[in-house]
Amino acid sequence: MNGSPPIGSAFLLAQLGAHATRRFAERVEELGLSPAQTGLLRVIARRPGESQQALAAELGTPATRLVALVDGLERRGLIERRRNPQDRRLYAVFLSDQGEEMMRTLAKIGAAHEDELMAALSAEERTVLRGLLARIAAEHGLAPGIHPGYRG
Amino acid sequence: MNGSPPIGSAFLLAQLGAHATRRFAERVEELGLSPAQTGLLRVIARRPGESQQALAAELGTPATRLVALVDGLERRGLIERRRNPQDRRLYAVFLSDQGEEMMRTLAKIGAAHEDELMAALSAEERTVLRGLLARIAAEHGLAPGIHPGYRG
DNA sequence: TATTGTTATACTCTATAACTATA
DNA sequence: TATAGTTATAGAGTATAACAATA
Repeated sequence: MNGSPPIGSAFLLAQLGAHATRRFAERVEELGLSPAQTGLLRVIARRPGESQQALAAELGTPATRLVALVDGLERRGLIERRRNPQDRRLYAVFLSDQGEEMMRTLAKIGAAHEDELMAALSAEERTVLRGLLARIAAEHGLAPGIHPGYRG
Repeated sequence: MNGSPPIGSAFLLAQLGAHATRRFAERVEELGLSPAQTGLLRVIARRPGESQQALAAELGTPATRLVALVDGLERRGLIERRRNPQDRRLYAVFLSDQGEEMMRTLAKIGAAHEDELMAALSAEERTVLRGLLARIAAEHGLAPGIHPGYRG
């Protein structure tokens, strides 16, 4: 007999989520990127030319934190800040050619990451799991592709 | 047509894991506890009387961090340090009566947390999900009940 | 006067290393 | 000399608030 209570899905999600995050961080660190930077890169790729305020609002993060993230990506040559001539307070943020190339690399890394994490499951089981997780995420109002870690 | 790549299970796990962790932290904060403290409490309940070194090893955390966690639990009156008479360098750590009571409260909170998180799924679907997650966790060598967040 | 972006400051968390007491 | 536990210190990451430029 085992006196411990059964481990629930909530704990398993927290445990596996932390594990997945850590492994992903290790992978992108080899590219000199943090997970937060890769998430921002994805948002910029999806909606090029947005202001930093708009990006901060979309990620749900304070503007001050976004500045640091954009600084890092700009130093790496992955994005460009362009002044908006109509309203010179705003920057419009775009991916550079290097940034586009990095997005392709990140897609490959993401696929490898997914494969490694799901190694225990068959193709059918992976489909079932993805469906269940997506429904839970939707029910809790989690925006697709936006990690809650940006929120303070 | 949607040009974005489909969101994989790895990202969903990271996203939902962070969400689950945040919600749990909010719940236990009302008891004056951090998630890390509740995890330590569980380990102490399962194996009473261990030394702090043994506890640190089991959680995979530096001894220096464990001291702070134990200090907090002792200040709250939830655990007791007792000197080992045979080797007076060691402490043996036990739950107090208040600590036992807190474990019962935490069990209730955990059940409510699980219910809230899994609200979108039927009982059968929850069983399927838990089975898939447990297999993934086992395949990656994650110890049952030990959150990777203790590891630096 | 309001808004965009930035910088300055403080706070929290964690790890590394130095210290004490026992063995 | 080695080990259990503790304290001191420093570093990373983040948020709050003050600031400069533009509207």
